Amino acid sequence: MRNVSQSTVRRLSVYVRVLEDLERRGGETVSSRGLADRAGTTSAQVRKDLSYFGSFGKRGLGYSVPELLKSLRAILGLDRAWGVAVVGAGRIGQALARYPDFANKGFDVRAVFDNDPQKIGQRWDDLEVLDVGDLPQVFRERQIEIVILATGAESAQSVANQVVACGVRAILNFAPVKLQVPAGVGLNNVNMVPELESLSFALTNPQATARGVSGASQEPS
Amino acid sequence: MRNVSQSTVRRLSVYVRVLEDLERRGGETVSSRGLADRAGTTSAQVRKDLSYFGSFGKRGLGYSVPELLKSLRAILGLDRAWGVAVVGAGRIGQALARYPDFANKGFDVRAVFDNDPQKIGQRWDDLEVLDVGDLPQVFRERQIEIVILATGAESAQSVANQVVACGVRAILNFAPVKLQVPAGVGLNNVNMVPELESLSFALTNPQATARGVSGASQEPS
DNA sequence: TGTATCTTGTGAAAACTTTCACGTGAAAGT
DNA sequence: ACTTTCACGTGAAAGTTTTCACAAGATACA
Repeated sequence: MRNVSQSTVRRLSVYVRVLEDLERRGGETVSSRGLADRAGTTSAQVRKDLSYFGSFGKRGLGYSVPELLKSLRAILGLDRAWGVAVVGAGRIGQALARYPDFANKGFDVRAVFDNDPQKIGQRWDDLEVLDVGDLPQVFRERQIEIVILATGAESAQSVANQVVACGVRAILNFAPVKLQVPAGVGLNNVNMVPELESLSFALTNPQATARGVSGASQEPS
Repeated sequence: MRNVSQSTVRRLSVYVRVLEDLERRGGETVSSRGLADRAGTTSAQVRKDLSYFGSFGKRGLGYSVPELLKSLRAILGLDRAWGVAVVGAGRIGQALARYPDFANKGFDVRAVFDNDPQKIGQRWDDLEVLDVGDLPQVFRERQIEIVILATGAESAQSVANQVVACGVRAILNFAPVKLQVPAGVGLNNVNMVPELESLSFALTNPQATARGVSGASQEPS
């Protein structure tokens, strides 16, 4: 299972979403084409993506929705719960900590931290904002495996160092800085300003933009 | 200037950030290497990216920081202000509407909408939450060109249709759905669950993950 | 059993992106 | 003026991802 690209992994995520939807509707089987149309890609892409991990379909028939769903969940590690902590209790941190979809998908936000005495002690739903100084202890106690970093740009790198020192090997970074992390630590960045800037580019240069942008499935019938 | 890839555009964004930083520090010139190191890419990549848009450097010397900054801002359309509206006044909508970096970068959030009577009328800083029914009128009055969509999954597509009908040609979508928009409308998606899922994949399959993830510049000295 | 139809899984081709490597122009110092 | 050094811009090469196209397995039905 070597060499799976980020884009493939991201698409697997989408397939899971689509399959969940199909299952809810009572769908038994689905073809690569059916999956592709709903996921906004092509049937060949679906089959290629799946082929990195094995053979899941039946020729002539397609894929069993519940079986494929189970396999993909196992591949993505979604057949278990993950301990998540949010560091930074500003508006973004708060929105993320209380984002209902995370819990639904098995990402349990078990702690929120800040260094602002004004914020420490605030209660949100059943979460309390904790002092970032208590981070190592709380991480151990609550088995934190993934950190969502929502601090300002200034503190992001130092918080990252701290959480890596605590043994965390996956960071989702919302702070607008390029973090340096040791090899073996997974890092994903969500940058909102570049997203807007890429839209600004598209608006400014319509001729350079006819690609990748829109969301419709391009497969011919 | 045909055929500029999304990745190139995203990197231009980063270069702008780096150049702003250099300018603040009083840097006069910078080499492709200097830019690359700070942006987390390679010097060849920097030069190739810039070459799609023209020649900005002096051989043997590098790039003039203020000049390159000016050129890149013009290319990305950052030499002007954009009218932005946020639709969806939940926690995420609120965090985005009040995100200070947007205003700093020329993305003026001029309106926030919701359909919940409880929320309509709330004041945040100098923004008031407006009724989504007033959207067409307000869009015209306040010259909205970019929409940040932060509604639930259910309403996202119908809001998208509405804002497109109002003439908006750029949407930044935070709702967890694949939106369908007509060709010519720019659409960028920010999906937080897939980001976490890709980290979950990395934690679950360490052997398939040694790529793309970490942030250090790889250029040899 | 045979035929027709369906759709997977996968090598090969095409398309796209990144990296390499070098010709070239510009500056600086002797 | 000449030489040396520097670093850009850019074709060509290498690497990666997506698309194509088809052999082959599975089902259905006569």
